Amino acid sequence: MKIATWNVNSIRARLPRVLDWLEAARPDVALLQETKVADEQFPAEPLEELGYNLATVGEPGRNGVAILARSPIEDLCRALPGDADDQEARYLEGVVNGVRVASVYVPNGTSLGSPRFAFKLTFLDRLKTRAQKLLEFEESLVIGGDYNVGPYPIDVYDPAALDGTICYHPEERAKLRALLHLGLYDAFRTVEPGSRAYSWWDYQGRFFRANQGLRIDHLLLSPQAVDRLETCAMDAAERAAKAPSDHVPVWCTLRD
DNA sequence: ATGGTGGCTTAGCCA
Repeated sequence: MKIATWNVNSIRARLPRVLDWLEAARPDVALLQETKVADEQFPAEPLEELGYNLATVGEPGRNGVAILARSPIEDLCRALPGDADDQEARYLEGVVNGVRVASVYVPNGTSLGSPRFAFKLTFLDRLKTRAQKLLEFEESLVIGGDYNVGPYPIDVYDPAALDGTICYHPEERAKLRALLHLGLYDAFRTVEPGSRAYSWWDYQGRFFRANQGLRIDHLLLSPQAVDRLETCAMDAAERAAKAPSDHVPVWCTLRD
């Protein structure tokens, strides 16, 4: 079973890239973020024609998450619990072929000390509470998404220079590690303990040309899913495509 | 030298 996560930065702007990639990569499940579209505007038809079932949580013009799956998507949870005031479309959970999956778009945080940064830290706390509950089921669980945090020095292009900046601030790194301390496993780091690989590069051209990126898109697995983990990789070639997202797909395969 | 990229809500804002 192949499960991918990809921040597409607008499903409408990225539709040709997404369709090409789905046809080539053929994931069983694709967890998308930043679809940037209301549910009734989501371009469902071309995706359904490729054989995917869809679940979406969107809003006009920003945020937005989706699950695409070849099998039916059951037991949906359409918001991250813990904050009744949070109406942003950043969390969608379902069960596909007995595997519980979630598509998560963690807030970027905008700038240190801002209300948006506080929202990011609180969101990560809420995600920890949700993950703790899901781990109690003792089943295969994959929480994939754009976490907007590089967890360790190896995950960013210049850890000394970036230390304390957005997506690599000690407070947010600690929040992401708190998820790992629950007993979730970072699929990429489990398979590739020493590899330097990035999932995001700033749109400004010099960053990708110099391979100055961050590994901020993650697949976090329960022990039952890690037991089935075969491979995990990034499709970095997507970043070199014409009109790319600033993120690339990250995918893993689980044994049946 | 304060730019530089992209998407959306088409004018700044967010990323």
